[in-house]
Amino acid sequence: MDRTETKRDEIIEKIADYLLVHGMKEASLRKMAVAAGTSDRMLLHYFSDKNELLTAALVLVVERLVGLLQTLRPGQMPIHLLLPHLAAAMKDHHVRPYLRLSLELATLSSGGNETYSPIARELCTDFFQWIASALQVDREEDRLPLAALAFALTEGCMVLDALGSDHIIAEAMKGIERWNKGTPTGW
Amino acid sequence: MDRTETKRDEIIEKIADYLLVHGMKEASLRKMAVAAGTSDRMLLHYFSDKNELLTAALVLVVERLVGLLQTLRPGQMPIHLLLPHLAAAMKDHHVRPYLRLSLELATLSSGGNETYSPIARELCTDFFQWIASALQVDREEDRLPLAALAFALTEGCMVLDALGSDHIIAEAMKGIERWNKGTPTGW
DNA sequence: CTATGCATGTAGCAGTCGCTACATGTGCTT
DNA sequence: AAGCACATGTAGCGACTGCTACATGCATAG
Repeated sequence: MDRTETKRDEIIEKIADYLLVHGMKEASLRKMAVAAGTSDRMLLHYFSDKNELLTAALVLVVERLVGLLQTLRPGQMPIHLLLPHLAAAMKDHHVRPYLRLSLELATLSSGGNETYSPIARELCTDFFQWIASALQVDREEDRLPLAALAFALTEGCMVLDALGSDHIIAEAMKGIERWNKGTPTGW
Repeated sequence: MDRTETKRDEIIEKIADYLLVHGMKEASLRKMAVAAGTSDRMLLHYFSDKNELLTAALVLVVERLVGLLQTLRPGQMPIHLLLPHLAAAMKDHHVRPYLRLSLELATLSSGGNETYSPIARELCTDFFQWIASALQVDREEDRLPLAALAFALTEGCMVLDALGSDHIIAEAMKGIERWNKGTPTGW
Protein backbone atom coordinates (compact mmCIF):
# COMPACT_ATOMS: atom_id res chain seq x y z
CA MET A 1 0.00 0.00 0.00
CA ASP A 2 1.04 3.54 -0.71
CA ARG A 3 3.04 5.05 2.13
CA THR A 4 0.79 8.06 2.02
CA GLU A 5 -2.27 5.82 2.28
CA THR A 6 -0.76 4.04 5.27
CA LYS A 7 -0.02 7.27 7.07
CA ARG A 8 -3.52 8.49 6.33
CA ASP A 9 -4.98 5.35 7.84
CA GLU A 10 -2.80 5.66 10.95
CA ILE A 11 -4.05 9.19 11.42
CA ILE A 12 -7.67 8.19 10.90
CA GLU A 13 -7.34 5.50 13.57
CA LYS A 14 -5.97 7.93 16.11
CA ILE A 15 -8.53 10.61 15.32
CA ALA A 16 -11.31 8.03 15.73
CA ASP A 17 -9.85 7.19 19.15
CA TYR A 18 -9.76 10.86 19.99
CA LEU A 19 -13.33 11.56 18.89
CA LEU A 20 -14.70 8.66 20.91
CA VAL A 21 -13.01 10.01 24.03
CA HIS A 22 -13.32 13.77 23.62
CA GLY A 23 -16.23 14.29 21.25
CA MET A 24 -16.72 16.71 18.40
CA LYS A 25 -16.61 19.76 20.64
CA GLU A 26 -12.90 19.25 21.31
CA ALA A 27 -12.07 18.41 17.72
CA SER A 28 -9.92 21.34 16.64
CA LEU A 29 -7.15 20.68 14.14
CA ARG A 30 -4.45 21.57 16.64
CA LYS A 31 -5.81 19.30 19.39
CA MET A 32 -6.40 16.43 17.00
CA ALA A 33 -2.89 16.87 15.63
CA VAL A 34 -1.42 16.39 19.11
CA ALA A 35 -3.60 13.31 19.60
CA ALA A 36 -2.39 11.91 16.28
CA GLY A 37 1.24 12.69 17.09
CA THR A 38 1.64 15.17 14.27
CA SER A 39 0.90 18.80 13.42
CA ASP A 40 -2.17 20.57 12.11
CA ARG A 41 -0.06 21.34 9.10
CA MET A 42 0.30 17.62 8.36
CA LEU A 43 -3.37 16.85 8.93
CA LEU A 44 -4.15 19.28 6.13
CA HIS A 45 -1.43 17.67 4.06
CA TYR A 46 -3.12 14.28 4.19
CA PHE A 47 -6.67 15.60 4.11
CA SER A 48 -8.00 18.40 1.98
CA ASP A 49 -9.72 20.06 4.92
CA LYS A 50 -11.01 19.45 8.43
CA ASN A 51 -14.29 18.18 7.08
CA GLU A 52 -12.71 15.37 5.08
CA LEU A 53 -10.62 14.33 8.06
CA LEU A 54 -13.59 14.19 10.41
CA THR A 55 -15.73 12.38 7.89
CA ALA A 56 -13.08 9.72 7.38
CA ALA A 57 -12.65 9.29 11.14
CA LEU A 58 -16.40 9.08 11.73
CA VAL A 59 -16.77 6.47 9.02
CA LEU A 60 -14.17 4.42 10.87
CA VAL A 61 -16.10 4.97 14.10
CA VAL A 62 -19.17 3.49 12.41
CA GLU A 63 -17.16 0.49 11.22
CA ARG A 64 -15.78 -0.07 14.70
CA LEU A 65 -19.27 0.07 16.15
CA VAL A 66 -20.49 -2.56 13.73
CA GLY A 67 -17.63 -4.82 14.79
CA LEU A 68 -18.22 -4.15 18.46
CA LEU A 69 -21.91 -4.91 18.21
CA GLN A 70 -21.16 -8.22 16.48
CA THR A 71 -18.94 -9.31 19.37
CA LEU A 72 -21.64 -8.24 21.81
CA ARG A 73 -24.47 -10.00 19.99
CA PRO A 74 -26.60 -11.41 22.81
CA GLY A 75 -28.94 -14.33 22.35
CA GLN A 76 -32.40 -13.32 21.24
CA MET A 77 -34.65 -12.33 24.07
CA PRO A 78 -38.14 -10.87 24.44
CA ILE A 79 -38.42 -7.11 24.66
CA HIS A 80 -39.10 -6.87 28.38
CA LEU A 81 -35.78 -8.58 29.03
CA LEU A 82 -33.93 -6.81 26.24
CA LEU A 83 -34.74 -3.33 27.52
CA PRO A 84 -32.93 -3.61 30.86
CA HIS A 85 -30.11 -5.26 28.91
CA LEU A 86 -29.90 -2.17 26.68
CA ALA A 87 -30.06 0.20 29.63
CA ALA A 88 -27.09 -1.66 31.10
CA ALA A 89 -25.21 -1.54 27.78
CA MET A 90 -25.58 2.22 27.88
CA LYS A 91 -23.36 2.28 30.95
CA ASP A 92 -20.85 -0.13 29.45
CA HIS A 93 -17.61 1.70 28.84
CA HIS A 94 -17.18 0.02 25.47
CA VAL A 95 -20.57 1.07 24.13
CA ARG A 96 -21.03 4.37 25.92
CA PRO A 97 -18.56 6.42 23.84
CA TYR A 98 -20.47 5.55 20.68
CA LEU A 99 -23.78 6.56 22.20
CA ARG A 100 -22.28 9.78 23.52
CA LEU A 101 -20.86 10.61 20.12
CA SER A 102 -24.10 9.82 18.32
CA LEU A 103 -25.91 12.08 20.79
CA GLU A 104 -23.49 14.88 20.00
CA LEU A 105 -23.91 14.33 16.27
CA ALA A 106 -27.68 14.32 16.65
CA THR A 107 -27.47 17.65 18.47
CA LEU A 108 -25.29 19.06 15.70
CA SER A 109 -27.86 17.93 13.15
CA SER A 110 -30.64 19.42 15.20
CA GLY A 111 -28.71 22.70 15.22
CA GLY A 112 -28.73 22.83 11.44
CA ASN A 113 -25.30 21.32 10.75
CA GLU A 114 -26.02 18.73 8.08
CA THR A 115 -22.41 17.81 7.44
CA TYR A 116 -22.32 14.71 9.57
CA SER A 117 -25.99 13.83 9.82
CA PRO A 118 -25.71 11.02 7.25
CA ILE A 119 -23.01 9.43 9.38
CA ALA A 120 -24.99 10.01 12.55
CA ARG A 121 -27.99 8.36 10.94
CA GLU A 122 -25.85 5.41 10.01
CA LEU A 123 -24.56 5.07 13.58
CA CYS A 124 -28.16 4.94 14.76
CA THR A 125 -29.27 2.58 12.02
CA ASP A 126 -26.56 0.16 13.06
CA PHE A 127 -27.72 0.24 16.65
CA PHE A 128 -31.28 -0.21 15.46
CA GLN A 129 -30.47 -3.23 13.32
CA TRP A 130 -28.52 -4.75 16.18
CA ILE A 131 -31.48 -4.39 18.51
CA ALA A 132 -33.80 -5.81 15.88
CA SER A 133 -31.60 -8.86 15.51
CA ALA A 134 -31.46 -9.38 19.26
CA LEU A 135 -35.21 -9.25 19.63
CA GLN A 136 -37.25 -12.40 20.09
CA VAL A 137 -40.72 -11.99 18.62
CA ASP A 138 -43.72 -14.20 18.07
CA ARG A 139 -44.71 -12.62 14.80
CA GLU A 140 -41.94 -11.51 12.50
CA GLU A 141 -43.95 -8.42 11.53
CA ASP A 142 -43.54 -7.15 15.09
CA ARG A 143 -39.76 -7.13 14.92
CA LEU A 144 -39.11 -3.70 13.43
CA PRO A 145 -41.79 -1.81 15.40
CA LEU A 146 -40.68 -3.27 18.71
CA ALA A 147 -37.01 -2.75 17.86
CA ALA A 148 -37.74 0.89 17.05
CA LEU A 149 -39.55 1.20 20.36
CA ALA A 150 -36.63 -0.30 22.24
CA PHE A 151 -34.17 1.90 20.38
CA ALA A 152 -36.08 5.11 21.03
CA LEU A 153 -36.30 4.19 24.69
CA THR A 154 -32.56 3.53 24.83
CA GLU A 155 -31.78 6.87 23.19
CA GLY A 156 -34.06 8.58 25.70
CA CYS A 157 -32.29 6.91 28.58
CA MET A 158 -29.02 8.11 27.10
CA VAL A 159 -30.24 11.71 27.25
CA LEU A 160 -31.37 11.21 30.84
CA ASP A 161 -28.04 9.62 31.62
CA ALA A 162 -26.24 12.62 30.11
CA LEU A 163 -28.23 14.83 32.48
CA GLY A 164 -27.42 12.65 35.44
CA SER A 165 -31.11 11.95 35.98
CA ASP A 166 -30.52 8.34 36.94
CA HIS A 167 -33.58 8.27 39.16
CA ILE A 168 -35.85 8.87 36.15
CA ILE A 169 -34.12 6.04 34.30
CA ALA A 170 -34.76 3.80 37.31
CA GLU A 171 -38.42 4.81 37.31
CA ALA A 172 -38.66 4.07 33.60
CA MET A 173 -37.29 0.58 34.22
CA LYS A 174 -40.00 0.06 36.81
CA GLY A 175 -42.43 1.35 34.21
CA ILE A 176 -41.34 -1.41 31.86
CA GLU A 177 -42.19 -4.01 34.48
CA ARG A 178 -45.62 -2.46 35.00
CA TRP A 179 -46.15 -2.41 31.28
CA ASN A 180 -45.07 -6.01 31.00
CA LYS A 181 -47.53 -7.11 33.69
CA GLY A 182 -49.93 -4.98 31.64
CA THR A 183 -53.37 -4.64 33.14
CA PRO A 184 -55.36 -4.16 29.91
CA THR A 185 -58.37 -2.79 31.80
CA GLY A 186 -56.56 0.29 32.99
CA TRP A 187 -55.12 1.29 29.64
CA MET B 1 -38.39 48.80 40.04
CA ASP B 2 -34.80 49.90 39.54
CA ARG B 3 -34.11 51.11 36.02
CA THR B 4 -31.09 48.84 35.91
CA GLU B 5 -33.23 45.91 36.98
CA THR B 6 -35.77 46.70 34.26
CA LYS B 7 -33.11 46.85 31.57
CA ARG B 8 -31.64 43.60 32.84
CA ASP B 9 -35.01 41.91 32.57
CA GLU B 10 -35.56 43.21 29.06
CA ILE B 11 -32.23 41.78 28.03
CA ILE B 12 -32.97 38.46 29.67
CA GLU B 13 -36.26 38.19 27.78
CA LYS B 14 -34.58 38.80 24.45
CA ILE B 15 -31.72 36.42 25.15
CA ALA B 16 -34.22 33.73 26.11
CA ASP B 17 -35.95 34.31 22.76
CA TYR B 18 -32.62 34.06 21.04
CA LEU B 19 -31.56 30.85 22.79
CA LEU B 20 -34.84 29.13 21.96
CA VAL B 21 -34.37 29.94 18.29
CA HIS B 22 -30.62 29.62 17.81
CA GLY B 23 -29.43 27.36 20.61
CA MET B 24 -26.36 27.51 22.81
CA LYS B 25 -23.98 26.96 19.93
CA GLU B 26 -24.77 30.39 18.49
CA ALA B 27 -24.70 32.13 21.83
CA SER B 28 -21.65 34.37 21.57
CA LEU B 29 -21.73 37.69 23.37
CA ARG B 30 -21.58 39.64 20.13
CA LYS B 31 -24.42 37.73 18.47
CA MET B 32 -26.58 37.87 21.58
CA ALA B 33 -25.91 41.60 21.86
CA VAL B 34 -27.30 42.15 18.37
CA ALA B 35 -30.34 40.02 19.24
CA ALA B 36 -30.88 42.07 22.39
CA GLY B 37 -30.45 45.35 20.51
CA THR B 38 -27.36 46.36 22.45
CA SER B 39 -23.60 45.75 22.51
CA ASP B 40 -21.48 43.04 24.06
CA ARG B 41 -20.03 45.82 26.14
CA MET B 42 -23.45 46.46 27.69
CA LEU B 43 -24.23 42.79 28.26
CA LEU B 44 -21.15 42.67 30.46
CA HIS B 45 -22.26 45.87 32.11
CA TYR B 46 -25.52 44.31 33.27
CA PHE B 47 -24.11 40.86 33.91
CA SER B 48 -20.82 40.00 35.52
CA ASP B 49 -19.92 37.54 32.77
CA LYS B 50 -21.38 35.44 29.98
CA ASN B 51 -22.14 32.65 32.39
CA GLU B 52 -24.38 34.77 34.57
CA LEU B 53 -26.23 36.08 31.53
CA LEU B 54 -26.86 32.62 30.10
CA THR B 55 -27.90 31.25 33.46
CA ALA B 56 -30.44 34.05 33.93
CA ALA B 57 -31.81 33.54 30.43
CA LEU B 58 -32.06 29.77 30.86
CA VAL B 59 -33.89 30.19 34.16
CA LEU B 60 -36.42 32.32 32.29
CA VAL B 61 -36.66 29.62 29.62
CA VAL B 62 -37.57 27.14 32.33
CA GLU B 63 -40.22 29.49 33.70
CA ARG B 64 -41.68 29.95 30.24
CA LEU B 65 -41.82 26.23 29.71
CA VAL B 66 -43.72 25.75 32.95
CA GLY B 67 -46.26 28.34 31.81
CA LEU B 68 -46.51 26.82 28.36
CA LEU B 69 -47.08 23.34 29.71
CA GLN B 70 -49.86 24.63 31.95
CA THR B 71 -51.71 26.09 28.97
CA LEU B 72 -51.22 22.81 27.10
CA ARG B 73 -52.40 20.61 29.95
CA PRO B 74 -54.41 17.91 28.22
CA GLY B 75 -57.06 15.87 29.97
CA GLN B 76 -55.69 12.77 31.62
CA MET B 77 -55.38 9.84 29.28
CA PRO B 78 -53.96 6.33 29.46
CA ILE B 79 -50.37 5.86 28.38
CA HIS B 80 -51.05 4.26 25.03
CA LEU B 81 -52.96 7.38 23.99
CA LEU B 82 -50.59 9.80 25.70
CA LEU B 83 -47.53 8.54 23.84
CA PRO B 84 -48.69 9.49 20.33
CA HIS B 85 -49.89 12.75 21.85
CA LEU B 86 -46.33 13.39 23.11
CA ALA B 87 -44.78 12.42 19.80
CA ALA B 88 -47.02 14.98 18.14
CA ALA B 89 -46.14 17.64 20.75
CA MET B 90 -42.51 17.11 19.79
CA LYS B 91 -43.29 18.48 16.35
CA ASP B 92 -45.31 21.39 17.72
CA HIS B 93 -43.49 24.61 17.00
CA HIS B 94 -44.27 25.92 20.48
CA VAL B 95 -42.83 22.94 22.33
CA ARG B 96 -40.08 21.93 19.94
CA PRO B 97 -37.62 24.75 20.77
CA TYR B 98 -37.62 23.72 24.41
CA LEU B 99 -36.93 20.12 23.57
CA ARG B 100 -34.20 21.11 21.17
CA LEU B 101 -32.57 23.31 23.78
CA SER B 102 -32.79 20.66 26.46
CA LEU B 103 -31.18 18.21 24.04
CA GLU B 104 -28.35 20.63 23.46
CA LEU B 105 -27.92 21.19 27.19
CA ALA B 106 -27.91 17.44 27.79
CA THR B 107 -25.16 17.07 25.20
CA LEU B 108 -23.16 19.82 26.89
CA SER B 109 -23.54 18.01 30.21
CA SER B 110 -22.53 14.76 28.63
CA GLY B 111 -19.41 16.48 27.30
CA GLY B 112 -18.34 17.42 30.81
CA ASN B 113 -19.73 20.95 30.96
CA GLU B 114 -21.54 21.02 34.29
CA THR B 115 -22.38 24.71 34.22
CA TYR B 116 -25.91 24.38 32.97
CA SER B 117 -26.71 20.80 33.88
CA PRO B 118 -28.80 21.81 36.93
CA ILE B 119 -30.96 23.97 34.65
CA ALA B 120 -31.13 21.24 32.03
CA ARG B 121 -32.23 18.80 34.72
CA GLU B 122 -34.93 21.20 35.77
CA LEU B 123 -36.18 21.57 32.20
CA CYS B 124 -36.50 17.81 32.02
CA THR B 125 -38.06 17.50 35.45
CA ASP B 126 -40.74 19.95 34.42
CA PHE B 127 -41.55 17.93 31.32
CA PHE B 128 -41.59 14.81 33.44
CA GLN B 129 -44.01 16.24 36.01
CA TRP B 130 -46.24 17.47 33.22
CA ILE B 131 -46.38 14.02 31.69
CA ALA B 132 -47.03 12.48 35.08
CA SER B 133 -49.96 14.81 35.66
CA ALA B 134 -51.41 14.03 32.24
CA LEU B 135 -51.27 10.30 32.80
CA GLN B 136 -54.36 8.32 33.68
CA VAL B 137 -53.49 5.32 35.82
CA ASP B 138 -55.40 2.63 37.65
CA ARG B 139 -53.03 2.44 40.56
CA GLU B 140 -51.44 5.67 41.75
CA GLU B 141 -48.16 3.85 42.37
CA ASP B 142 -47.85 3.29 38.62
CA ARG B 143 -47.90 7.01 37.83
CA LEU B 144 -44.21 7.88 38.19
CA PRO B 145 -42.82 4.74 36.56
CA LEU B 146 -45.10 5.04 33.56
CA ALA B 147 -44.49 8.77 33.29
CA ALA B 148 -40.74 8.13 33.32
CA LEU B 149 -41.21 5.54 30.60
CA ALA B 150 -43.23 7.96 28.47
CA PHE B 151 -40.70 10.70 29.05
CA ALA B 152 -37.70 8.58 28.11
CA LEU B 153 -39.50 7.50 24.97
CA THR B 154 -40.27 11.10 24.08
CA GLU B 155 -36.66 12.13 24.56
CA GLY B 156 -35.59 9.23 22.38
CA CYS B 157 -37.98 10.31 19.64
CA MET B 158 -36.52 13.78 19.92
CA VAL B 159 -33.05 12.43 19.17
CA LEU B 160 -34.40 10.45 16.23
CA ASP B 161 -36.22 13.54 15.06
CA ALA B 162 -33.00 15.53 15.25
CA LEU B 163 -31.38 12.95 13.00
CA GLY B 164 -34.26 13.07 10.57
CA SER B 165 -34.98 9.38 11.17
CA ASP B 166 -38.72 9.85 11.03
CA HIS B 167 -39.27 6.34 9.77
CA ILE B 168 -37.87 4.87 12.97
CA ILE B 169 -40.20 7.11 14.98
CA ALA B 170 -43.10 5.83 12.90
CA GLU B 171 -42.02 2.25 13.57
CA ALA B 172 -41.80 2.98 17.27
CA MET B 173 -45.36 4.27 17.23
CA LYS B 174 -46.45 1.03 15.63
CA GLY B 175 -44.48 -0.72 18.33
CA ILE B 176 -46.58 1.01 20.94
CA GLU B 177 -49.74 -0.37 19.37
CA ARG B 178 -48.29 -3.87 19.37
CA TRP B 179 -47.28 -3.44 22.96
CA ASN B 180 -50.74 -2.20 23.85
CA LYS B 181 -52.40 -5.22 22.22
CA GLY B 182 -49.77 -7.11 24.20
CA THR B 183 -49.77 -10.83 23.58
CA PRO B 184 -48.49 -11.98 26.97
CA THR B 185 -47.57 -15.41 25.63
CA GLY B 186 -44.85 -14.08 23.33
CA TRP B 187 -43.19 -11.91 25.94
C1' DC C 1 25.74 13.25 -8.20
C1' DT C 2 22.00 15.68 -9.27
C1' DA C 3 17.35 16.68 -9.69
C1' DT C 4 12.64 16.02 -8.74
C1' DG C 5 8.95 15.34 -5.53
C1' DC C 6 7.08 14.40 -1.24
C1' DA C 7 7.37 15.35 4.02
C1' DT C 8 7.64 18.56 7.43
C1' DG C 9 8.64 22.98 10.14
C1' DT C 10 7.85 27.94 10.89
C1' DA C 11 5.19 31.66 10.64
C1' DG C 12 1.36 34.01 9.94
C1' DC C 13 -3.38 35.60 8.19
C1' DA C 14 -8.03 36.72 9.00
C1' DG C 15 -11.68 35.65 11.74
C1' DT C 16 -14.13 34.77 16.30
C1' DC C 17 -14.13 34.38 21.16
C1' DG C 18 -14.67 36.41 26.19
C1' DC C 19 -13.40 40.22 28.37
C1' DT C 20 -11.36 44.91 29.69
C1' DA C 21 -9.30 49.74 29.78
C1' DC C 22 -10.29 54.21 28.78
C1' DA C 23 -12.94 57.87 27.39
C1' DT C 24 -17.10 60.16 26.63
C1' DG C 25 -21.81 61.19 27.18
C1' DT C 26 -26.03 61.84 29.82
C1' DG C 27 -29.08 62.76 33.32
C1' DC C 28 -30.02 63.56 38.21
C1' DT C 29 -28.86 65.86 42.70
C1' DT C 30 -27.51 69.54 45.30
C1' DA D 1 -24.59 75.73 37.36
C1' DA D 2 -21.49 72.07 39.27
C1' DG D 3 -20.48 67.61 40.30
C1' DC D 4 -21.21 62.90 40.47
C1' DA D 5 -22.89 58.28 39.18
C1' DC D 6 -24.34 55.59 35.76
C1' DA D 7 -24.75 54.49 30.55
C1' DT D 8 -22.48 53.70 26.45
C1' DG D 9 -18.93 53.83 22.56
C1' DT D 10 -14.30 52.67 20.82
C1' DA D 11 -10.62 50.04 20.72
C1' DG D 12 -8.02 46.42 21.69
C1' DC D 13 -5.84 42.29 24.13
C1' DG D 14 -4.69 37.50 24.15
C1' DA D 15 -6.39 33.06 23.04
C1' DC D 16 -8.25 30.12 19.78
C1' DT D 17 -10.09 28.75 15.12
C1' DG D 18 -9.31 26.82 10.05
C1' DC D 19 -6.20 27.35 6.77
C1' DT D 20 -2.04 28.85 3.82
C1' DA D 21 2.55 30.64 1.98
C1' DC D 22 7.14 29.80 2.08
C1' DA D 23 11.12 27.38 3.03
C1' DT D 24 13.75 23.44 4.13
C1' DG D 25 14.44 18.83 4.72
C1' DC D 26 15.14 14.09 2.88
C1' DA D 27 14.82 10.23 -0.21
C1' DT D 28 14.61 8.13 -4.34
C1' DA D 29 15.08 8.02 -9.53
C1' DG D 30 17.81 9.20 -13.45
